[in-house]
Amino acid sequence: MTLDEAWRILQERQFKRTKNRETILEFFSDNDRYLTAMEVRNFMAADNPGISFDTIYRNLTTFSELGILEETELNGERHFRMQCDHGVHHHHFICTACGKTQNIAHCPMESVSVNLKGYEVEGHKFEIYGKCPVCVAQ
Amino acid sequence: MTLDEAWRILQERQFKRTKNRETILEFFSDNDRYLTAMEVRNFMAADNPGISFDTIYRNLTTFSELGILEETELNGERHFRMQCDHGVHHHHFICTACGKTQNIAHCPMESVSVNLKGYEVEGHKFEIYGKCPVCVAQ
DNA sequence: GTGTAAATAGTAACGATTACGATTACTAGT
DNA sequence: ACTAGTAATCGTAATCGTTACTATTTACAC
Repeated sequence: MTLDEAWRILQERQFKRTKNRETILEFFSDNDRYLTAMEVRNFMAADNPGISFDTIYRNLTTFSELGILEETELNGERHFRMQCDHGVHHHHFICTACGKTQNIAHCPMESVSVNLKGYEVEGHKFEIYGKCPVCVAQ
Repeated sequence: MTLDEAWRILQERQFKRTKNRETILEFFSDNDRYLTAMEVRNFMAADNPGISFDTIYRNLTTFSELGILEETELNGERHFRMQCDHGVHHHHFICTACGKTQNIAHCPMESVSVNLKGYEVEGHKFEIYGKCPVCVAQ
């Protein structure tokens, strides 16, 4: 997901172009990994010390709902990253040290033929956790 | 995991047999599904209104570390259930309505040969969410 | 029974997230 | 460019789940 694509989506849905949204999207665009609301806040506080958590969470949630960001939960904390692969279904290896991800093409749902008759599947989660090569070396 | 097995593990590690622990383990033994700390509290409050969250979380964490309970995180909330399959590696379908689970024998890690060279894998999570047959019918 | 360490109650603190009323800023229409 | 109307924001407080603390009680070995 590029900045231009993100803004196009926002414009289509009549969201306004604000300084805060520009800052947030730039931050995600420049950091290709999972980030927390606190990391976003710290970045934004540089030129806007009074930034409100309300603003941050509201926008992160909006972006996530629009498919601009993708979201996961690590250690009870929401993490966000720029949507990758243009929405094509995929899974992630996630580095527990730096938040960087590596795409996993294989989706286990294809292999789950098992006894789920009568069950109504709503979603699934497959994530691998560990250290990326850069963090292993440190 | 039966109550007897749980108590054997606790005794081996010199944990004391207290009324609170008995109540907690009975509750999990009688409810074959994922439960929250709040559900445990509500159950215990029946005959012990002054039960402390400290006590509940401390014991749930202990039981989880000893492999008596297994644990997952749903919607930012810790959920616990009695260890099933005697610790053999498996995954779960989890009913988002009642917390009941269905074992999934297939582990996707076996199929992930892909580009994870140089990566240090620490763990993984594979869960399927939806409604179980009982909850579908309602 | 008694001593000792573990376990608990009661309550306060904590971090992440959400909610709120008052104010400000964006944008469409003139 | 000006203005109106609505969206977005600020500042702050409330909420939720969880953890931490100290004084007291309890389980269990002797």
